[in-house]
Amino acid sequence: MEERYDFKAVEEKWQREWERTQAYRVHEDVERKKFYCLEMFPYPSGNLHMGHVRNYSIGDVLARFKKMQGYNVLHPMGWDAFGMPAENAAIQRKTHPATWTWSNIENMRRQLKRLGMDYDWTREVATCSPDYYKWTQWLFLLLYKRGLAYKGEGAVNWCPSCATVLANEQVEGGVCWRCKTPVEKRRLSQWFFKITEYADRLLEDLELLEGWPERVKTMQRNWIGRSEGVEIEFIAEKTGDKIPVFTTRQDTVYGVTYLVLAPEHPLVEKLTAGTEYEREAREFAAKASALSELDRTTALEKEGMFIGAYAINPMNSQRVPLWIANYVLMEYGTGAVMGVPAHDERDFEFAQKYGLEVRTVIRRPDGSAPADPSEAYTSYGPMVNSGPFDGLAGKEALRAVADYMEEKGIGKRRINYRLRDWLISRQRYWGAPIPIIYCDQCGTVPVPEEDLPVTLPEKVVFTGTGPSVLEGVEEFVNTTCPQCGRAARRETDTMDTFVCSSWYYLRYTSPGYEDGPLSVASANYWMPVDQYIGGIEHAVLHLLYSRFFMKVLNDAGLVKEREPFKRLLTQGMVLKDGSAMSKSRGNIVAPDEIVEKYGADTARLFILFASPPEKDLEWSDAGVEGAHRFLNRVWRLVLRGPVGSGEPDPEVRRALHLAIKKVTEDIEERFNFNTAISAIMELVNTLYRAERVTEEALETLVLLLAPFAPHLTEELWHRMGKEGSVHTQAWPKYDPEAIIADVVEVVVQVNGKVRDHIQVPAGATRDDLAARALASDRVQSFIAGKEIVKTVVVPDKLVNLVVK
RNA sequence: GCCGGGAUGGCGGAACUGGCAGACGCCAUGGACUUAAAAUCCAUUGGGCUACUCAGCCCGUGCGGGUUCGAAUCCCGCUCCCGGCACCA
Repeated sequence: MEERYDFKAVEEKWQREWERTQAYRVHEDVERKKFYCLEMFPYPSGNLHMGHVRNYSIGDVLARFKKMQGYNVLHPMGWDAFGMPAENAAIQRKTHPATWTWSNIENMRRQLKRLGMDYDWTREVATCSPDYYKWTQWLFLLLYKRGLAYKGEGAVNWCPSCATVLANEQVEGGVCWRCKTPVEKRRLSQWFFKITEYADRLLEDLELLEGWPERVKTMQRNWIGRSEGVEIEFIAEKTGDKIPVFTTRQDTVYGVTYLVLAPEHPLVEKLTAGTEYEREAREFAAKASALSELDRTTALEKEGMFIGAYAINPMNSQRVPLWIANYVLMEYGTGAVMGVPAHDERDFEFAQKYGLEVRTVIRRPDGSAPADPSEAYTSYGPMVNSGPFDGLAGKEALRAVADYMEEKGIGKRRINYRLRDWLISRQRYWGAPIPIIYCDQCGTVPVPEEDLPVTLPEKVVFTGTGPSVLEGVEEFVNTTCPQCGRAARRETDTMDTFVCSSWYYLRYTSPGYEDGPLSVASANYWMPVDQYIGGIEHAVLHLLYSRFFMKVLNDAGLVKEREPFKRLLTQGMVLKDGSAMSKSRGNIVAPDEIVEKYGADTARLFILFASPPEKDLEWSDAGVEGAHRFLNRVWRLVLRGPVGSGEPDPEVRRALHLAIKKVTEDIEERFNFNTAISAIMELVNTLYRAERVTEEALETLVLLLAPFAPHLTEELWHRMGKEGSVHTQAWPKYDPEAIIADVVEVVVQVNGKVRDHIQVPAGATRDDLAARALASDRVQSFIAGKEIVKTVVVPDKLVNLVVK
């Protein structure tokens, strides 16, 4: 009686064994080439979902593959454990965020172990553990010391549902990235990280990231939004105030017919003071700033008003009216723009609505320069009506005007970024406390390093209403000033969880290190992450913040690398019936259930086989069955043992070595696990059909499959009587001799249409091939009575006869 | 609106440098084994037409053109879908 593959017993057995032998522990070894394989660590929501399984299966295959190739592979796992849901759970279930989080971690760790991931669990980190957030706080202080952390007041994004502020990156289309609630604007004093100081480097170093998807780099480029231009100083007519205006189109400066200030622009108040416009302007500003971010993105109607004042264009001394309008943002550039309706769509729309003059100063390609155009012409062209600059065009015009302005002291070249500083304060309990103390005498005082961590008080009450929970905890708030010793108050805001996740990949390199956030030697050995794998949703958020942190730490001499992630793989979503799996849709397939029913190897194999990693994957129960069937097929094939005797069949040997080549290249160069698996399937089909199957063939099959199905292959390896773990064996190498075929099939075409297939010795000459093609009866029937005008020969592949 | 990515059988997908379109898997159908079923194994499986002995021809990779001996692949022009950004001056 043939023994069936008992996946349950086998998987449990080997998981126990790997744990017992500490099979996946990694140690630094400068003698060996390292490979750092990392998947984005999860938020411990309580249960793994299929997206996690996909993410971690991809990483696991790579890690195991690289290990077999002889690399010293760091493959760690941990928890992005601070965040809102824990507080919501605390309110709803009357539990403590820590209790909830730690029990979730425990469950998810169990689930990961059950999937057979080869993590070195001794390196596990959880960002909510004081051992970890002590160093998050330490890094905050590092940024503070380096002038990169500051408290500033400004209009900030407020999510009323999360009851906290958000960074710009965390507002998506006007709504909170997490809960989708429309975000409001509030003026608050908050902590920021000066990421803008690194804008140029974050942009430039994207060039170093050859292993990143172009799409992600484009998104980061757009987000940083560098634009080159000139800041021109207009002068307020009556008061003489300077009104700097940023433009990228200084070649249109002679076309300025008005100036627009942001409604909140500080000059508005001054210029309208005591005039008939004062009250209306104030009301207009109040209305504009009350707009939520969502309204801002949808309210397209441009509105504005004249504020009764004029400014002088420094280029031509022209007097232009001053307006305020809702489409000018105080946060970008100088909060004031020049109105050039002839050459800017927004200005044109605005000018049409309010009857402002449209003055053409750039000639169109057709040569026309209509006095009253019907639409804005926004491309480049020769300047007209522009005094000494007439005739200059494009880059040359931009340069000449900028030079002139700088020379005359009218304006200066400037580079503007769309990127804003990173707002990191959160009015939440479950986060890393910002290590700052406010003293009436000494002002803002950083907590001394030796006092870290500033730990979260455990005794807290979650009501679900009111301000930050920490504000109400007297024992936490009340402290003494580290400088003067007098009574002082602690900062009660905690840090954005993205701060915690901006450096975790470094902590893994020396997780128990007590003298700093990282051991410099360890970080320098392991960094950068050679392969990072995660969802595209972090294209800007986490991936930009982490790059920023890496650069700060590089400046501080803590790491020698400038970029944290050398290669990035963004995996697609796991869909069910065409849409993302979600609780509300009720189309969730739980990993635990699949593992229970088919085993971890099946789950992993299916998810890798169903689609290339970057594309979305449609879940299919039938597909899972197929993967399961295949594993059983391998089981039976290998246990059957070698077949026949004598010399190995060269065709089988060829198939074997072709499979090694294909699987190796697909994993290593293309991450096409689906085609790698299909190559293994083809090999299995070949071996089933073959009359002679060698021990070598079966052994190689098991090795090739090992990264994908770690439990099954480990069991087979031992049943074959082999020593040691299959996962510590050397990855098979193909023999280039073995894959050379003696005879190849060559396609014969007549006028590009396939008419015959001929068997010819490999390496036949062009003339020989052409002759053999002509010798074919079938081919003859197609060329009979016609003239051969051309013969195209692709050696070992194809002959094409062109006839007339 | 701008920037990216995509469209290939009933389905997921493959085709790496322009060279046999549809590998591999799923589904389906037929056969073998079995008292029967499951499991397993073998075979067929893009569409159409002519043959049904053995095959042969035509069409076919979102649409319309082009380059080429030859195009899923390159170029030009469109349609639709997905993602990102969106008054950024």
